[in-house]
Amino acid sequence: MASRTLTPDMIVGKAIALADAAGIQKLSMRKLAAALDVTAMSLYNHVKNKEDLLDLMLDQVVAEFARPDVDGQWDNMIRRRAHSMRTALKAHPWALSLLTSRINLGAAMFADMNATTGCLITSGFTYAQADWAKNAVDSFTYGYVLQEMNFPVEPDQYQATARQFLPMISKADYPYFHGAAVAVADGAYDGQTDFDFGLSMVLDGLRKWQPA
Amino acid sequence: MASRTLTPDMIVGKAIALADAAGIQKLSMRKLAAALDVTAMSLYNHVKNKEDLLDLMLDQVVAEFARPDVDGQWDNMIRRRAHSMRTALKAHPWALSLLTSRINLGAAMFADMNATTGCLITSGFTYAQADWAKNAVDSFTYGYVLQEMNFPVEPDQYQATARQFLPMISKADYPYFHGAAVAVADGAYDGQTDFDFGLSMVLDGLRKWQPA
DNA sequence: ACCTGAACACCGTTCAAGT
DNA sequence: ACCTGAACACCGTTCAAGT
Repeated sequence: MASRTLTPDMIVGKAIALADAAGIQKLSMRKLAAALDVTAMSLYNHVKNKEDLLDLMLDQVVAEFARPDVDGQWDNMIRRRAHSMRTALKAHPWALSLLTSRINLGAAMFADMNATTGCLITSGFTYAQADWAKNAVDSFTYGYVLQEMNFPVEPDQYQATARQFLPMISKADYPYFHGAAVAVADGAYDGQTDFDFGLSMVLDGLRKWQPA
Repeated sequence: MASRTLTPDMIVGKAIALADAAGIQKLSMRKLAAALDVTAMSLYNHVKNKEDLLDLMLDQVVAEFARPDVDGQWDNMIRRRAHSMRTALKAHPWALSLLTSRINLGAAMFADMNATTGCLITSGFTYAQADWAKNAVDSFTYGYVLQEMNFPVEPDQYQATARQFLPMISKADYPYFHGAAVAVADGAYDGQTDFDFGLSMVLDGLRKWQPA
């Protein structure tokens, strides 16, 4: 009954839309097919299996990472890439756990790896240093987003959440945890600023190795 | 037919053992029950549902984190905790993605949060600074382990993996990615050393804020 | 109080059959 | 070449029934 023929792009695009809207757990081959006005089995003509589909979805997210210019100022390039990674990973909350659990061999991942490494190499880092530098920045970025996503998206909701959980934290048993929750409830914590501060710290550390 | 009565601890313990051995995807209520010589439904007398079970499993992993002494030297304590986190998360490879996707309210998480915050507070950090410092260290640690787990566990297998993937990376299209893979294949990268280097970088950054 | 069998509403994937 | 219906081997969870 499909008026147009299915393509992998259509399938991956719809899968991303569904996962963004309802979460990756709600994404089944059957529901995805139904959303495309097709039966589950016809998907297998365009995609090897669900694992393959997840790989394609993930690479689409990696394509949203801002690719460093190989000849650009390395710290600006790495900072711009890190901020765009945070944006992309928050726009597709399911993507980070895919990154956890599979080795991505997609075209976007290859291009990102090449551009990021290249930018560091042309700035005077050795391959070992570039490998380690990318690892440190990615570690911080992934881990920051990982934690950030356990809390409400909007900063103004951070406070409300802290206030909500406050009664569950015994002041007698956990005085410092309680104090921390009070601090968050009072608005001492601003997610946006902190990401760039932590990132700057890592970049400062890397700069010690950069020869020129 | 169960000779001993089931307890939540038995269920959680067996669930962790199964997940460690075969991966979290293979863990079903039915298989877990079978491993305990019981039917799936009897588990629900001791555990609310699978979500509840996952929460209990996760808190057990958090219990393996080395709790800072509130009166200890903050940087040594944070470093010791970070290394133990890495060890625990690698011992239970399924745990990190649970940490991604749920707010943990278990007893171990409360104790860890209280001890870590307390250690920083008694060292002169403000609540806001302590919150941010814990966030930065956790971000780096989670993210580092996240990436590390996509590769073979033993450092000597890093090289073999790089050699294996090398033919798939076009030298013409991705010169820097290719070069990086060659560097790894040549053994320029040592995971163990790098974790502590990156961690030291974050701790150095935090030290600027520490008053005394 | 705890365990169970049967049932319900789902999964991913195969296969032979259609066009 | 692409789509499909039926089937297979699974899921998590409810419920009424047993002890």
